[in-house]
Amino acid sequence: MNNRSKILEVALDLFAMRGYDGVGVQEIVEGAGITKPTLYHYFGSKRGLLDSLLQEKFGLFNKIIKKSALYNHDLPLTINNLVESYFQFAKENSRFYRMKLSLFFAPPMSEASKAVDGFIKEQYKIIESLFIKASKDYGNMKGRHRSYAATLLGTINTYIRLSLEGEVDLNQELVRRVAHQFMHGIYS
Amino acid sequence: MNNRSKILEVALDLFAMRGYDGVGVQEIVEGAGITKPTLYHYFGSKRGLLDSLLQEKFGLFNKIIKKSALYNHDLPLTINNLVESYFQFAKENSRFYRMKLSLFFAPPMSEASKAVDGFIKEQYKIIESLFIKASKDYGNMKGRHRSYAATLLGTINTYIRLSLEGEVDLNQELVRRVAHQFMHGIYS
DNA sequence: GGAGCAGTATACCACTCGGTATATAAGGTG
DNA sequence: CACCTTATATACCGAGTGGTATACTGCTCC
Repeated sequence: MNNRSKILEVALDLFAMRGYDGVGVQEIVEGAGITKPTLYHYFGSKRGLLDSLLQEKFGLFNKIIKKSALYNHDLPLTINNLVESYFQFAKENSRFYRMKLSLFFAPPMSEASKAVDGFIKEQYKIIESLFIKASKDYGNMKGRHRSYAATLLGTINTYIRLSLEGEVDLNQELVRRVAHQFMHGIYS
Repeated sequence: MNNRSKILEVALDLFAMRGYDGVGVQEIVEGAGITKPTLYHYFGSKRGLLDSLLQEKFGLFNKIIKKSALYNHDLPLTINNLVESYFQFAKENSRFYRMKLSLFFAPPMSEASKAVDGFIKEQYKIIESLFIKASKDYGNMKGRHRSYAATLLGTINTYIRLSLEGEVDLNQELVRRVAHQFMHGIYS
């Protein structure tokens, strides 16, 4: 593995476990077996390193989500696919998802929060646009797209967090349950 | 206000907005209009300051939650009361709840996560014990207490976060909806 | 009135922080 | 070969970190 990838790898590990502010540049370069000028050569700054890390991971992630959220005039099925994609991605990228969760809930003025804000908003837009399209078939959704997107994402994150703690297994049955529970929430 | 309270006040503000790791001791004492030895006189260390802050706030918080979670053989009603208490507390202590959320999702090996861990576990136990008691009346809950507690708390936190972003209002109608949605989740 | 103690400030500590000036080595290109 | 670019290391920077040694003040209690 080249040095750039190695740095990203080590940074993800450390940020996920101890947080962006809790990890120093020195520790990252030691973990990667290189020196600081190498890191600054590739990423320019600590923040630049975080940005590159988020760019690479969210690039793939949001592409997957976008594909799953394509509306096919069957909302329950689309929700099911969406939940499944989230669970699948979280299973395959558990360290990244751990970091994503802590960044999502990071204090609003923290450096880390600013870095992740755009990517999170992108995910919101993807899910919102699903509900906007669906509202042509399902009439009773007026003005609630944002809140639907937020609660769906909230529910998904709750279960992914539980799985990171080893409390649940993100299997097909859970996908079905989460999707069903969410759809029921809309109609109640 | 005495200096001790002033320090706690300023620390809560700063930690909630920029995170424990993102705020230096110097900044806290400047905000409180005192000097470092005063802070170290009262709290011994930066971590001691965080511990005292959490102790004071969670002391009150968990007492309220414990009272609301007393089981009266009517689970839907108890859930309703519990959700209402969380919402009420979050409304009256929005800065603290903002900090609580970021600490709850803080990376597992971070200093802040260690500090909050015990208090969060206490909340979990309160809610778990509610479901354990209820399971004598409602048979189909075997072994799921932990997962019920986690998903209820997860749903509550999702809506409180939305309210902190100004997206929803934590009113009685929302309390009812959240409680209903959760109960439906149990029986599905 | 003197002793002791809580509370506070000045001035400092060693260390770590993010970041950089400079040099060197390797590899491709004219 | 000379030259440029990329990639890397040594050694350093000023500023900020959490934390403290010391001294002074004012209050309480014998």
